[in-house]
Amino acid sequence: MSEERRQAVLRAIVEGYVETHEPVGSKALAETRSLGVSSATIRNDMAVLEEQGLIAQPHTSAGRIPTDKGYRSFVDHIAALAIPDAHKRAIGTFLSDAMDVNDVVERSVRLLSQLTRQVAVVQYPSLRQSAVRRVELVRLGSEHALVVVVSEDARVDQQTLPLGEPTSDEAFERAITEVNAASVGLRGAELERSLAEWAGRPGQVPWAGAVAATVLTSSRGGTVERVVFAGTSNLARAGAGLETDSIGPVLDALEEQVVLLRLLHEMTTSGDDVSVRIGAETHHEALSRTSIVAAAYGRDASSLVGALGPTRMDYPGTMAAVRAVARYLSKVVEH
Amino acid sequence: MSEERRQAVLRAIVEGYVETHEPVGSKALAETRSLGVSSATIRNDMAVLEEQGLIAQPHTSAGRIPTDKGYRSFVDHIAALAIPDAHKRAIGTFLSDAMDVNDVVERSVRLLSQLTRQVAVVQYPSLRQSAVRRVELVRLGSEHALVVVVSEDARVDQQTLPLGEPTSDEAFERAITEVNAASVGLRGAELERSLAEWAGRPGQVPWAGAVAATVLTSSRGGTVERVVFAGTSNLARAGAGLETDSIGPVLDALEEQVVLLRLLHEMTTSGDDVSVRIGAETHHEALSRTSIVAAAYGRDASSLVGALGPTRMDYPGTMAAVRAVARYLSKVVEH
DNA sequence: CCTTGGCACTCGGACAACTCGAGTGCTAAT
DNA sequence: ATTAGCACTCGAGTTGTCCGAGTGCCAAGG
Repeated sequence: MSEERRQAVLRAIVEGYVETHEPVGSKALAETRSLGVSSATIRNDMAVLEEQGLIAQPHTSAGRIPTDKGYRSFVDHIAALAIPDAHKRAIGTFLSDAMDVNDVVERSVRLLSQLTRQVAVVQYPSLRQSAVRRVELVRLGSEHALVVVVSEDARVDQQTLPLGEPTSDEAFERAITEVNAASVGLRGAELERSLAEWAGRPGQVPWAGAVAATVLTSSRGGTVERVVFAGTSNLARAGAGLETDSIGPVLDALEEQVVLLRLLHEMTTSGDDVSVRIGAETHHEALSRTSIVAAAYGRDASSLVGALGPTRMDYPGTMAAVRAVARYLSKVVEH
Repeated sequence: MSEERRQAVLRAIVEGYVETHEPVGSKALAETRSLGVSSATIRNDMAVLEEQGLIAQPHTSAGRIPTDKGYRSFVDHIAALAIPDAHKRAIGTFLSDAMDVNDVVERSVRLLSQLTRQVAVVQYPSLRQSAVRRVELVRLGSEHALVVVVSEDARVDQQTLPLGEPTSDEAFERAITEVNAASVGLRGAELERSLAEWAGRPGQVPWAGAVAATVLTSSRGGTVERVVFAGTSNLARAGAGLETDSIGPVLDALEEQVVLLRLLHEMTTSGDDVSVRIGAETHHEALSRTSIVAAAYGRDASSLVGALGPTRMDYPGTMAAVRAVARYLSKVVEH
């Protein structure tokens, strides 16, 4: 009754179920997997595993399938992740000739969805703070203006803001000149001080504070958090997908960026290691039949890549691919 | 044997089928729809309609369902489109307080997907040509540069380009000053001449031509064509959706922007009217079970909004909603 | 000539009965 | 602790039957 063998049995059940999508029985296990024991022994182990809540049987006279808890145990006991050479090469060639950040993210998410055959999710990297190169203000009608901030490391942020009250053309032009004088080439605390001084001048336009805030946010590393995904069709793929009626809610959750972002935020990872949420662990009704494998990348491991699929996914393979892409992204983002 | 009545029968079949998703029989038609004739007469008409290829029966002893050709005929005979007041109000309130173009497009696509309960598609508007306000160049590593163009009407375009050969900092800075001098405040032919003169100066940096081209394209109305969509979960909605195995390919087609763009391009519309592609008319395998309803909006009717759903969709309702949103967008885009 | 009521016929879907076999739990032997 | 054997369970698949919606055709009526 070695604890070790029971883990092996669990592993075999998970692997078998992922492969066939059908409950796996003791006999089949004893024959195909090379555990050196008979089906009866396996049955005994199964009884224990079931008592522990790691596996379950859908009907009385059917094989067993892993529970969420079972997958969790399986994942926690994975020793090493190996990524196929083909994948390794694919990552190199696919991502090497990307030009800008957009391009990198776009390619990554597509590649990852192909490698894992799941829905891939990539959060835009939060970039390091960098000096301001140019601030541009453009009138939008009489009540709004657009602020465009171009930073030294080639990020372009834009934001619309209300002017509050009509502003004369001269005041507007002067504001442009002044805010550039106050911010170009600066960053961090220095930039903050300079902008505060500018915005605080007597007789200053009323919206100067808002402009200053925008410039500062932009310099600090980008504004909005964005998430892109690809490979949604994998959800519907026959054989490997979910039940038909589950996929609608999942698509909704994906389109609802907020949900996705919150979920990713919750997945704090230790080191560069891969983090996994299984089924109900996502704390989200629509995703209760799906799992998410995610890994952090970039400076301070502040952004995330991930793959989302049915709980019955190929965890080792997915984890390996996600980790590989995350590592590659880290390299690229840090130039 | 009036031709007119046969159209009425076809209409009744389409409406009935859209409503119930089940083949409709002559008896049911005679009873529920108020055509003033008996089931036998309807059967005769049905025989003719079937001969014309407008309807078909899935099994020998089942009711009839419309063919693509039948839907086409139905759509071509729609007289007037009425939009519910509730929808009208929704459009007003939902879209009125949008701030910039992104926001408008984003809101539109969500709203349309809700109104139609289909997948909504919105192509970014191609804006009118406008004067350049500022050009900024930013180095990316030693081999690339980012060109940012801000135009008078608050559009921001960016594009990465290869430098070709190393450029000194002084040459780079001078290029920035000069290209701004050559383009700020100009547009159209004037801008083109001015940029050509700048790029053609003896001893000019080798990438000046590329920068000039980027600036010009941007001024002429934006660079890339982009399409956004929302409401993909409607594809999976039980009861109103497609068969399970069709939805994967459709999701793929949607993610493949190129496919979508080509399709939209093909849908040249006459006037501000709504254009419909039914089933195989999309000329696209993956979409052979879906229909697209689209309408042009914006200057020169150059951009498109649309809704995509199963061929068995509510055409009049969808067409009305799409047209209403297109009209509203036209108003907004033209300020 | 078109419409209508009537009628024989078809055929898919639903239901019930039945079989088959994979899978289980338990017990006794090694 | 492991294994072989055995009785038992129960879902899936099969067959057969029945029912009714729906059809096509024909003959009668306006």
